Amino acid sequence: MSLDIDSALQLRRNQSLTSIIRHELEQMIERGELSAGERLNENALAAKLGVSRGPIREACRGLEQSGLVNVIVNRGVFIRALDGREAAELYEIRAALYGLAGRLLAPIVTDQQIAILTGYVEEMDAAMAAGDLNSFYPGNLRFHEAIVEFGGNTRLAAECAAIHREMHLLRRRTLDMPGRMATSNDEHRAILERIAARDPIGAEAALEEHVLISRSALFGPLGHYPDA
Amino acid sequence: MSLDIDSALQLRRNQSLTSIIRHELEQMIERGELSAGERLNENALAAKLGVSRGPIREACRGLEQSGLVNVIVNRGVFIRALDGREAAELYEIRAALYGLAGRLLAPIVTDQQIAILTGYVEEMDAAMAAGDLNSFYPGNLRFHEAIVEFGGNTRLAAECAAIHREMHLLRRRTLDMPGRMATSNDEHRAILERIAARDPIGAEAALEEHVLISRSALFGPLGHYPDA
DNA sequence: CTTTTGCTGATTGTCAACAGTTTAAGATTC
DNA sequence: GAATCTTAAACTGTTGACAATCAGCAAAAG
Repeated sequence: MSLDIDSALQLRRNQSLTSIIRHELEQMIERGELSAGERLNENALAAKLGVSRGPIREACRGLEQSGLVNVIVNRGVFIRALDGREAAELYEIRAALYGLAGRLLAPIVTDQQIAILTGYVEEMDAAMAAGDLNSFYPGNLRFHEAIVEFGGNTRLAAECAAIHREMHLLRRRTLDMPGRMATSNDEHRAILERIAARDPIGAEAALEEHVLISRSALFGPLGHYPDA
Repeated sequence: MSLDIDSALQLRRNQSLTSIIRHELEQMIERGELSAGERLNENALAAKLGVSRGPIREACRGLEQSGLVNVIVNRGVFIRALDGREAAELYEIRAALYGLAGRLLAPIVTDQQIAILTGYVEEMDAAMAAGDLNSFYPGNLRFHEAIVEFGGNTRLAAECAAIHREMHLLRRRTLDMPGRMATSNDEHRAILERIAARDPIGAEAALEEHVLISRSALFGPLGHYPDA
């Protein structure tokens, strides 16, 4: 019984209102409840969450630094809108980071980790066969998360997660296109195969290519920036 | 005359106390006036800067998100200390990002940009000949900054700058070792040569190697983590 | 009719005060 | 003398209030 109390206290102990609110706002952005360009009203948010404006302002300063919102002095904080150029830039960085993750993982991957990754790919196969995008997406997410985590560079994992969060500022999602599911999972299989072969260079190349193909699916084959 | 007024207004227009304080704290960390592990006293800082605690707390939440400080609930904000593992992780990421920058720049570099980069290398040569570390360091900084900026990915440039700021949390600096200056500039010359040859792969490799050699100079030839 | 000027309400920036927690020093016990 | 308990000072978390700024609209000037 005291477990609940303890865990609640533990939660309260290293989470201030600020961090709770920041996390809540991050999730609202991830779920698309806050759309790009929208303005956050401090008073309204404070009233809605039952807190004062102080913690909300602090949370917004954190979000600003992680690129999720834009703060304009005396005008407020706005959910950041990624234009085509910024999105393309982010994809380039993401490709390099995932490539690094694959290169790090390949030499040290364990058989158990390979099994886990294989499981994710098979999950995605099943989702694909059922045409179920809603269960494909989380599998896809966990597959990529696992690769960067197994790679052992915890900071890299955090950085990839941050970029992933920022990607939600894009309205169109690559995977929204049903046709992309099949080819995407083919690429996953290729990535997995190179990792299982303990081939750092091959894994790096496969992951970079995978991300850049995603970008192409969004921007067209040239990876060109739609709006300057 | 109105130029001064305009620029002053412009300054005041997009700089709140929070952003000014954050910038000031970043610079204090960069200059080493705040050393790793040290605690920031909100009251003392507020008194010293002549503001209230609100803007200071907001600035600290920004610094927290960019990894420069560590916030512990009810205990305060502490200048973050990079242990060996975290530093090594950061070097790995940095190597990948600079490699990307070089790969991006090589195909599009202009003759004028090559001239600028050459100028930096020659500046560093002069500083080296004079044994003047204090003028070698800024040249080194500008050389790397220029490469990521000329590469055209502004977000990548911002990310590299953020990582560079975070590196100042390390006490020992690679370039502190005088013997490293000469070899370091040899590497710069190799990087420049590959960029001038419009060779993306070569430039990427040269930049990655340069960063990883810096890491070795810090951690020993194996790039191994001194403290777990 | 268009442009400018002057309000009004809403919203943000900043501050000072209060409540709860941590820290550290002093008192007490063994 | 060492360890533990007590207590007060210091500090952080949070709040509500005040000042400054901005957006929108109506009235006046051209």
